[in-house]
Amino acid sequence: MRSGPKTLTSKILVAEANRETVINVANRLFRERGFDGIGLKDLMKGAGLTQGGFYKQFESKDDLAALASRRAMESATRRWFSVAASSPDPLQAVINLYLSRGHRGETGDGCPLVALGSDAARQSPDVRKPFQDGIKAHLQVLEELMAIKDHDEAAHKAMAALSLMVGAVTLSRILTDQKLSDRLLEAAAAEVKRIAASEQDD
Amino acid sequence: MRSGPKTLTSKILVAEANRETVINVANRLFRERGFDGIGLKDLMKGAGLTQGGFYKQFESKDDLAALASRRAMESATRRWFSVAASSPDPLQAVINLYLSRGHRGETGDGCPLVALGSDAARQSPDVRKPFQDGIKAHLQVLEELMAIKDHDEAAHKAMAALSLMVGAVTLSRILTDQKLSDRLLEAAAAEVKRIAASEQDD
DNA sequence: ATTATCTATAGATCTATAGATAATGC
DNA sequence: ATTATCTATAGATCTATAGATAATGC
Repeated sequence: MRSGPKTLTSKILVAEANRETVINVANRLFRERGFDGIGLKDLMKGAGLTQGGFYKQFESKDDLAALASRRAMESATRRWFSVAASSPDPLQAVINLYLSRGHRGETGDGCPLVALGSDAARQSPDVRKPFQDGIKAHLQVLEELMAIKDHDEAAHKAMAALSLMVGAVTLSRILTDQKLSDRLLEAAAAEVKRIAASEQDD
Repeated sequence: MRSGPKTLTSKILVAEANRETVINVANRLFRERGFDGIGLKDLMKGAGLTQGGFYKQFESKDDLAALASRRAMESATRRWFSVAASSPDPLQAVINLYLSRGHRGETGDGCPLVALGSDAARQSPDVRKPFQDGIKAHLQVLEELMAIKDHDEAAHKAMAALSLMVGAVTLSRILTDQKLSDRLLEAAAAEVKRIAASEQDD
């Protein structure tokens, strides 16, 4: 579907690579510092560029926020898929990945819903959309892991499990009392397993 | 413990009232727009003052953020206490308050953990402390509402319940798909009740 | 000739400070 | 005389734009 002339490839390839780099840098820095916590100058510097070129690549900071959020959510979904697919106990594998001290410390590379959840709720629809799509994708992964036949019931369980997981890591990052933070992650892990295992409801 | 001379009372009272107003305005505006989303000029204007007086009242913006966060968390805890105390079904009352469409829409007056959770994780220890204290207070309220004798077990259940509740409202605010957002709140409410009612564990 | 990226800058806003003003209490 | 609050400003940073530069392809 590339409709441009073949003659400009090399230049275009560099430009595309730069654009990718900027999105990837933003992907990390937005999670580390929040959408309002990092300026375009530092974002571009992180990609080895100057701020002047930004608006030839992106419409606005909001545009970049939406692109970076989409990439972050898609990468997070892929990670869930891959750890679940490569383990004999997929739910335990996702729990080990997500409700871990490692994930708690990975602010720049961890789940965007944790790193930017309350920020995301204040953003424009364009930025919230990729988060919503990512939430739906995460729910689908979790739904598969619920030990429940009924589809509606499994969907409900998945929503509760995702809320619990996102909330637990968010709270664990706020707490400076590390023992409490650890116990909270453990309690959440145990409860996610109970939710997934539970049969009866209503 | 007021050690100052009685003679300056009226002036001091006005100053104290202004200080309170600024903290209350900040309390609301930080939740609505995030710590980085509102400047001191607009904060002071919201209290009917000019920005110049700010530093005679507060050490820094961070100082105000800590004070406003403490006030917000304490107010949220009090609300839980009071709805629980005044209802024959305290857990249901807290759930009705928290996992509701009303709370989802109340960004400026709702739970600070939802409005500022991911922001809080990036703040200084001085700002995170009031959040931590508030989390502990919320956990104590929930612990009382768990249908479990064993203290450790009730504490675990409370941590899972709080994580689930905070996560659910956070996700529900991100979602633009209102039907999904509603179902998520309902699923969370049902699961909190199951967590509180569950007997066996481990 | 085209175009990605650069330097430079506009204009607004940010946190923080300095010193003027005005209101109260002696 | 004291002091809360004001106006004014410093100096840094923010998003966004304009026009120069340099590298590639014709």
